[in-house]
Parts: sequence; structure tokens; C-alpha cells
Amino acid sequence: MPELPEVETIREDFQGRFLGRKIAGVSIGNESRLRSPFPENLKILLTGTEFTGTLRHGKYLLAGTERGGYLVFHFGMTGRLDELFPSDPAPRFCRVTIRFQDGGGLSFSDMRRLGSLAWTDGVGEFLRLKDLGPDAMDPELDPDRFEKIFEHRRALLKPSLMNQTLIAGIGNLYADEILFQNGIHPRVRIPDLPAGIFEALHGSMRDVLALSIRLHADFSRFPDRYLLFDRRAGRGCPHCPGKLEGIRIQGRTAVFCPGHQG
DNA sequence: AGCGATGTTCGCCG
DNA sequence: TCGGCGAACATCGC
Repeated sequence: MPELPEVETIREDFQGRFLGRKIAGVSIGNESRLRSPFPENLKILLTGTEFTGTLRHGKYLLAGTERGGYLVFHFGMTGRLDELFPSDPAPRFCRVTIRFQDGGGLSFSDMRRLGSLAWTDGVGEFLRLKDLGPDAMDPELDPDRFEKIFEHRRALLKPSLMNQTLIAGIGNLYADEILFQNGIHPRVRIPDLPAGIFEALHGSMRDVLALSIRLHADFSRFPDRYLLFDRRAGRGCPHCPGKLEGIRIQGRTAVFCPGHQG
């Protein structure tokens, strides 16, 4: 569940389930690491403290602790959190379990192991370390600032929307949706965009992310005029008489409609 | 059996 | 420095 709305959904869930519960211990599952090694002293950092709040930046979830410092989650493509009740078995691809004194637990699972866990003492420090751009839903990211981010860039728009250094939170699926809504072909370069398009791009970026957050990233509840309602090459375009097509761009699939994405 | 899948990072090249 | 490409990571499902 990995792009911004999915992580926001996980954050809201975390907020309701795991705050204020004293941590009794941490166990590392499956004797293996994720993409990067676990914070070395994870057990020491967490045992005896509790989570006091959460924040999200792009696709990262930061859980603040009472002692200060944040546990940082990245979910890769298949990462997920589950609440464990006493005597619940660990999920199949559980990598780390945080156990609470009340007998419950929090499990971080990740089938493909593309996710990661990290520790940081401060939010600013973490953002600098990862070189993350502004969060796509940050209210201060207005259309002007949004446009300036792309100024003087010659790259394709789609990979730039997905570039977390420029803007944090948009992945392959939401980038496809934004292009789809604006009638932009996925191979269009930034310098070739029509003048004044950035205000519209900013608007649909915000609209689709906000809608998805509201619907807990459940695409089946999207209006059927959205690409993400059923993003599949070969199906009819919900926007024009065209048929959706899939192409590879920089190693990822782009689904688009050649009929109206000129 | 082979390939692609909501992501990131690294090395290589122009 | 920027931009593009391919690989690597591990597992599942079509």
C-alpha cells in the first residue's frame, strides 16, 4: 500500500490504534533484513517508551516516541501494518513485531522486502537526509511553487512527478491518473507542455490525492471516470471513445489513452 | 514457465 | 549536473 493516500490511510489507522501504549519489546521476524538493515538499537530505542503521535511526509510514516525520536516506516510496494491481539500469530511476511505491555502488538510485514524501517532524531534531519521535496498535499505547495519546481527541467513530466526529490508522495499510479485527467501523453517532456498547464496539474494532483485519502485508497469506490477505478490496458477509455494502452517508461508501466492524451 | 507488480537506490553512460 | 536506463531486492499471481 505505498503511495501518499495509502500511507495516509495507514497513518490514520496507526493514530487510532497504537498511540499511548507502553512498548514491552521488539522482535525481528524471519531472521532477515529488509532492503536496508534495521536500526541497530531498535529494541533499546523502543522498549519502555510509547508512540505519542504520527506524521507523514510523502510515502514515509513517522511515529514519534515519548522519549523523542521517530520510528520511520517506508512500505515499498507490499509493506503493511497490522494490529495483533493477544495470541494472534505473526502474519506470513512479518519482519518486525512491536509488543505492548497490554498484550497486543504491531506487526510490520513486507512480502517483497522493498520497505524499510529507520530511526531519526528529528523530522527536518530526516527530510534532509532523504532529500525529499515538499509533500504533495502540503497546503504551502501552491500552484506557483508547484510550477517553479519544474522550471528549467527537460525531463519527461511523468517521471518528474514521481521524483520524490521534487515532490514527495506521487507514485506510478497517481502519476498516470494526473496525466490522464489532463490529456497529457506519458512521454511528453516538461518543456513541451502547453503554457499554463501547471495550475491544472496542481489542481488534479490535489483532487485525486484528496479523493483517494477520503476513500482510504480504495479504487473500487472511485468514480468510474477516473483511470484508477480500473487501470488496465485494453479496456475502453472512460473519457473518450479510445482504448487504454500500456507502455514502458523508465522501467514502469504507463497506462494511458491515445485517444485524448495527445 | 515467464513476466510484471503501488518503490528506491546504485552504477553506468551520454 | 542532469537525465535515462537497467539491475537488484523477494514473492506472488496471471
